[in-house]
Amino acid sequence: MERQEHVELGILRSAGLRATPQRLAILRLLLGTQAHPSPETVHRELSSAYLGLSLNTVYQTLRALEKARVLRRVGGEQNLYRYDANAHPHLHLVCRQCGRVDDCNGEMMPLLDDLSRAVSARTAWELRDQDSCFYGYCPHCRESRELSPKDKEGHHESQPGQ
Amino acid sequence: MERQEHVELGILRSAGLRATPQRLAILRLLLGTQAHPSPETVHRELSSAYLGLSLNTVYQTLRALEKARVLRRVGGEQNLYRYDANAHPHLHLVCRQCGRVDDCNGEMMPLLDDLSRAVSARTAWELRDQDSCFYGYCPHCRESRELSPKDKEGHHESQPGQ
DNA sequence: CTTGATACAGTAATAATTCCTAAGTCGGAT
DNA sequence: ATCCGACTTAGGAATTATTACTGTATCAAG
Repeated sequence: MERQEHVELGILRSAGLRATPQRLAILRLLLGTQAHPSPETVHRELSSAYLGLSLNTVYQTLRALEKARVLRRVGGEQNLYRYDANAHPHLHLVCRQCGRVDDCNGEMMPLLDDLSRAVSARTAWELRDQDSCFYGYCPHCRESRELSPKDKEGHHESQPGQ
Repeated sequence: MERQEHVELGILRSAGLRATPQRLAILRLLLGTQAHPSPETVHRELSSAYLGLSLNTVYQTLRALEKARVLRRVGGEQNLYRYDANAHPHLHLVCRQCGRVDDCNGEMMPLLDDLSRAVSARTAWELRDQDSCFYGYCPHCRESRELSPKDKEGHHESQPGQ
């Protein structure tokens, strides 16, 4: 775990950022989760361990890490930021009902690369990054919807949990 | 132009929505632009023609049309809604500098379909929609950046000046 | 034309994010 | 090991985008 610490520290250092306990903790949380937490969630999760961690600090840190290309912002439910420490490009599956965001990697990546290359080749844009989201219903919500098809669309509920 | 009116009217009718002047105007604006206006922009553009058009009405109308699947919400700059009347799935190119959002259609679509099918086949998710965004710099901003490379992101030299 | 339902405008409220500033902390130089 | 300057943090206030509420106006079916 000493060794583990060094991972985050090295990331911060090579990003030209100071290594503070808050930043190490935030970075470790992001590196260690498959979920895509919002700033609010990060704050909630860490404020027990780091009493008095300011939500503002979370925002600033996430922004700094995003600018340093350590984290990426994902366009989940659109008026809530979601963060992702997975550096290489990948797809996101966003559940319309519970707000869950899954990564989708592996066999799909070559297809995504093809797409990216095709766009680069055919437009005058300088591409830097991507965020491909597929919206729908996660396995769990899908099932619950099939049992009680009360409403077909237009649900705006947000996440009950991560 | 009479004929044109009927297009929007028919869309509203078949969506089960009342045809009001405000809605017709909003819908016409969206159908007639390649840009991806925000609610604020829609309001600004129309409030000269429709004195007193309420921003609130714009929001309500856009939401209603989105629910009826006439419009789609695009994850542009992430804390601002952007709307798009292009019904079939397509890519979006989002400029990091000026916020411009372009559609990218045509030859790329088969690749996008492949991707979508691959995801459907390999996950238990029920996909409904997608919003694939590629972030970068539009031709114009790209040029201005090459002339004055004030900030070079992507290198660990970032001056945390803010 | 009447009438019931729905949309509108305006105001207030909410939620997420950013700004501001004093106090605190990091880390290179002494 | 200590100090100092620069960067960070915390906390609250301010800002921005969006939604809720409410009385009035308007639509469209009969």
